[in-house]
Amino acid sequence: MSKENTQVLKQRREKADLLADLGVKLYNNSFKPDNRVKELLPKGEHLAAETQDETNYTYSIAGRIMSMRKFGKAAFFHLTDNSGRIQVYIKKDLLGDEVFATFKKWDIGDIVGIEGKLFKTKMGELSVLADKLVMISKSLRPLPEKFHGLTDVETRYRQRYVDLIVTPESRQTFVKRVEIIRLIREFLSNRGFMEVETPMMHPVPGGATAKPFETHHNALDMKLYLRIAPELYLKRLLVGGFERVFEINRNFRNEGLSTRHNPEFTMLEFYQAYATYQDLMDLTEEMVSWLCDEVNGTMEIEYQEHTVNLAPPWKRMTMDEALVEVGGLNAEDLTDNKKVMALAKDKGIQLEEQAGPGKAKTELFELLVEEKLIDPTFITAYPTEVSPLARRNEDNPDVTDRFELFVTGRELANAFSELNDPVDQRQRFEKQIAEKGADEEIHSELDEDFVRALEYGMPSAAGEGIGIDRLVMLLTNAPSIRDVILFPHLKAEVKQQSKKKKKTNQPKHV
RNA sequence: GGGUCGUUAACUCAGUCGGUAGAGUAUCUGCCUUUUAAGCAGAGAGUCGUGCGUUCGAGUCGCACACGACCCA
Repeated sequence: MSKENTQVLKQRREKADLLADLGVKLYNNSFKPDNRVKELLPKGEHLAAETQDETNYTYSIAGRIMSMRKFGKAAFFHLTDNSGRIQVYIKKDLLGDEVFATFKKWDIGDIVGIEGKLFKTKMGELSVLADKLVMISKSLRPLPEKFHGLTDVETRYRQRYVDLIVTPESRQTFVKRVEIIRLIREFLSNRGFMEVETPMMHPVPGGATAKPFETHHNALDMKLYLRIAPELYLKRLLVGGFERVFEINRNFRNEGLSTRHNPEFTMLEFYQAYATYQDLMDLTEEMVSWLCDEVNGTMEIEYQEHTVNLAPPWKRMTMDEALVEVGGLNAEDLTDNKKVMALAKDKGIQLEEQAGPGKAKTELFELLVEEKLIDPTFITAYPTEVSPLARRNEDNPDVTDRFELFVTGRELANAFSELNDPVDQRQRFEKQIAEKGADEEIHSELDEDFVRALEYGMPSAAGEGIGIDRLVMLLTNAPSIRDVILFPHLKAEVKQQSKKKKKTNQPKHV
């Protein structure tokens, strides 16, 4: 692209060459900073403006030059490292003519090492008066403009490294993401859960209804699928006697992209033997509200146009109750299967031929209720028809002991008391396969080994999945999933071909 | 898949009625030893996303395509 040969880039390369000719190492790995910027800040806090640090201690720091104000025989620049930002003051009389001459070729964006002493400027800003300068890595590309920063979202996603350099909010989001995941591990391991790693490549994709990515193992000459969910493997571990397990890792779904969907996304799934979905509601409430408080210092947060209160207890209602209370439907109509089907048709919902009232209710719920659930709400009693892996309710076999958690109108978690009857499980799998419908891309094959595992006996248990990306979006007020994934998937970057290149691409035998 | 908006210098953006490209930052040169969106003086930098069309003439109008954002399914 033309962008690769601009004047600015040429000048930077020329300057780098010039520095090299002057004997400056452009990529130097011998400078080891003893200090981080954050440590320096309290050391000079007490200083008055225009005074030197009386200890006269020499600090050494390293980082990237983010701004520069050069004078004839002096200069100020701001240097940032992973911990913070501090001003550096350069004086020719301290450094000598030669060093100062090479410094003149330094640019915003260069990564440098500094040794010097603390002082405060006239304006009272804590700064380092440099007595040693080291080039650590010469930058050959200019950074985005200092005032507006990088606003083009496409560039922010495609070149996340630039975004991270110049957008502190973006850095902060990813720091929070890491912290959230660390806290989840802490929370679960404090409750006796064991973190495990199950296969990401499955011979039979299961645990969810979604289109999988396919791949091929050459040596074994077999088809494999990137997992759409870890569920069936984690349950095998319950069979094996690990009573509390969890996994935080990627799932892959070969479907559309949106502000809420990335083809690979991070899921927390956990399973607890001898627990029910009721227990998991308590646990979820406790965990998510605690996470929010730890990360944001409050349980009441802003998410886009909403204010959300995550302080427990959270609302709990059945799907039928929600359809009546929030969706405005008539309670009596919901007890009549024919009326439910008619209602769905009425609202313009198109159902597949084999779909029953359970599917119709779920669709009505998505249409009429979901987006109205702003504060956290557990919806329980999901129809058995749409819950192939959940345990039936003992009093009403049409519904399952399952909940989904909604916050800001979005699904955040899905959990249920697990089905552990191998006969019922086999029948439900078979029914699911028979009813799979027209969608060829949804893989449907009975996972025989999973049923075999259940036949050995799986303890009663409850399990849950929480979408980590969506949780991070909520807790960092991010409008798009791409804002919480470091390298989100985008279409391939278009390389604009020059006319010359196009010609060489012509077949040679013409 | 459908609709709306966007794509102009490295970055952030102007560009009137169709008449041949502008600003700020960044860069380069000169001056400048407490600046902080430093300042002053000067300079260079653009296949206007791609292609086709209309026109004497297209950044601007039309069509197609690409990429992105948002909304809808």
